[in-house]
Amino acid sequence: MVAMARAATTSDVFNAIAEPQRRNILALLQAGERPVTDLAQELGMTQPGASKHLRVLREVGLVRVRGAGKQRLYGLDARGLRPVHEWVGGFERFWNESFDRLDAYVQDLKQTRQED
Amino acid sequence: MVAMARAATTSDVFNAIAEPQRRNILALLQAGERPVTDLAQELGMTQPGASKHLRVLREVGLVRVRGAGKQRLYGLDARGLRPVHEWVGGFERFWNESFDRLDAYVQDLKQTRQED
DNA sequence: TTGTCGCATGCCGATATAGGCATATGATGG
DNA sequence: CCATCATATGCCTATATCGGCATGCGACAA
Repeated sequence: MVAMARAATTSDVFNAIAEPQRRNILALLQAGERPVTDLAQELGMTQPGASKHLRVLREVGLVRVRGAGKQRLYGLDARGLRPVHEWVGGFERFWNESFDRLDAYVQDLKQTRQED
Repeated sequence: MVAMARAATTSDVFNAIAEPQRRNILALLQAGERPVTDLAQELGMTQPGASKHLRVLREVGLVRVRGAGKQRLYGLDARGLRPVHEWVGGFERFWNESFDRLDAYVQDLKQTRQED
């Protein structure tokens, strides 16, 4: 291995939720457990496609499976999202402050130009 | 275009923060503006490497640049993280509930085994 | 104008996906 | 044991990175 293209999505929740379809799956699962085919149809993707995304979600622990007769019901296990929420939350005070800083920045530009 | 490998990191904040190094950069910028070289050194990456990550962050709007003499100071613009925080926050009630569900799930397994 | 400093880009190699398809697996009901 | 339904995998193609290196470029000071 000489060069890595990207951290394996398989071991990183941030990467797992970087995929829109996977976020959609998680969102759907908020309503309760669902079989693969159901999810696939609802999200307009093929069954294999859904299975693959579900696998990624399972490997990072955001989803868990349970056999129910012939089907396999996928359920949400949101605990893994907590660290993400906390990391992003660490920036909370900045996205209010950012406005001000940007304003200050713009003011600075104007000022600078007038000084020319 | 017949098959896409992945959504362009360039237009998606979720993808932008899926990169550990980029998260580190954002974290460092919480302390204030910094020139590229500074960030690169502090994070143990090459200058070109830092520039590239900063470019991605700039393109999704998480970072902004300001010329300061010979240097270019990069500053945080966390506003783009708000949507992420909100999306993840939508699962907040689930990561408490998840415990219970998992418990129920485990109980179910035990029960099932004993029934054999 | 010229030499430097600080950054941004271009190019290359190795890889990790995302999807589509066909097919292997598993569990169930007869 | 067999046919069938529900899923999981394998394989292949087109891409999108990530990192390393060398190099282009713009701003500044002498």
